[in-house]
Amino acid sequence: MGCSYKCYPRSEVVMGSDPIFKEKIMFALIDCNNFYVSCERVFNPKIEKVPVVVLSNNDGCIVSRSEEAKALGIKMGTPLFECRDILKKHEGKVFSSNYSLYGDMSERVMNIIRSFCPETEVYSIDEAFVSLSGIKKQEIYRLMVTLRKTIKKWTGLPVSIGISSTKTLAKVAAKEAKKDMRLKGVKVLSQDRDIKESLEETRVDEIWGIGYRSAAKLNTYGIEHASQLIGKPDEWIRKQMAITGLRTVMELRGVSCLPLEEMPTSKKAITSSRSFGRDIRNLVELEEAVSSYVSIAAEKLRKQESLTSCLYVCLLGDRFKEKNYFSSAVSKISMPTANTTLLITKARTLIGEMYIEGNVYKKVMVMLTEIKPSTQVQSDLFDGAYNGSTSEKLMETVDKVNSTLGRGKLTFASSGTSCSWRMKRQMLSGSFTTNWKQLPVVKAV
DNA sequence: TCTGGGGTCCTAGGACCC
DNA sequence: TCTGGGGTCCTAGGACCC
Repeated sequence: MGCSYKCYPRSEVVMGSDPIFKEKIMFALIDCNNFYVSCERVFNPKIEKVPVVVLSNNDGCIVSRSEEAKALGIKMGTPLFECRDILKKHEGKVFSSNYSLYGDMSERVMNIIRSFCPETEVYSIDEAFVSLSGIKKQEIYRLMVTLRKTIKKWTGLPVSIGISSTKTLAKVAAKEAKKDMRLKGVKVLSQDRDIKESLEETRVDEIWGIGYRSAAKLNTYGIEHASQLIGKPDEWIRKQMAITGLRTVMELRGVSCLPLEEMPTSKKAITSSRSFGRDIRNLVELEEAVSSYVSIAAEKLRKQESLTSCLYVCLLGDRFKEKNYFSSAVSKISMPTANTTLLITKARTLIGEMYIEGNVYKKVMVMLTEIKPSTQVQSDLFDGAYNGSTSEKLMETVDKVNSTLGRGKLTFASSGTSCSWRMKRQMLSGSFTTNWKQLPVVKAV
């Protein structure tokens, strides 16, 4: 027993009447149920109890489903046109993605979680891991039930909470909390007997970190459930699933390998790409699109206080057509930059080189790589200096205006003004929480 | 007709060097 | 005929996540 706890601070072992040092660190995963759909329902009570789906960009695929929609057999990632009929038949409701709404709701949820558990890792827009170290075991369940109730009360969003000794097991627990109505949304997985039972019921493809390829491979060896996988020798797992797979298995065995990452790390690559709302044939529109995607990427780059020295642009045709084309080009930048104007100029040149008249284009992708923190880069004294220069001040101003008055208030002329190529969002709900003009109004009857 | 976007990490293999 | 060996760096591709 003893050896795995030797890393505990001495004070924790000596102090306190409750021998918490005998317990392993516990993690909780707080996971919002059907997040995008739930956000829509908060502001639209009429769509409670009916099938609801939310679409990906360009109104393409289904990315969030209500329980009623799942019950109709609608699968994650299905193109809308394939399930239009069934949705219509059951009077289902369809929404475009409303990221300003979801992003704001997410922030509210995360703030509540932080107020309960300061050691929080925001894992994605709808999930957070927290550390429960220092909290008495018998209090953990009660605290998490209160957290769940508070989130529901303050935001209107339902969440499921899974608790265990590793992140991967917490994921397993959260899945059960979601499935089993008797649990009231919170599942603790700490007794060996409970863990064993859960792993017997968890299929390998449901395990966090094991995708469909590895799952299929494991199936060919007769391994269907997590309980079978954890019994395999380490060397075998290492060989079949590499180091990441072994880590996952260790976590399932209760050995914590994935620490809580509280600080968001800065991105090593920033991508901005979008399919067009319609086919594009002419160069002018492509140039506008690429300019606008560069603006988005560069803004993200400045937000994390970094500079790039490599711009990658990719031009794509219709990937579902037989005659599908793809071209890409790279521009290395000798002096690392975060200057939108400079990046736009380079991107437009690349697009011009790749463009072929007569082709039908569907998508442009912009990627910034070789990213470094701006503090690490020495500015050139004579040429192209970015830090502290006029262009840096211009970028600062643009970012400030856009963050106070709303994204896209101030844009670069090269992005054009018509923007007829912009993605489709035909079923968009209001920006209920981020735009004063769209604030919901409660009328007294 | 209609089919998303944005990331990370790991590994194998080639180039190159001494 | 026999034809070193180890190290590093880079890149492409695979797998996974939400």
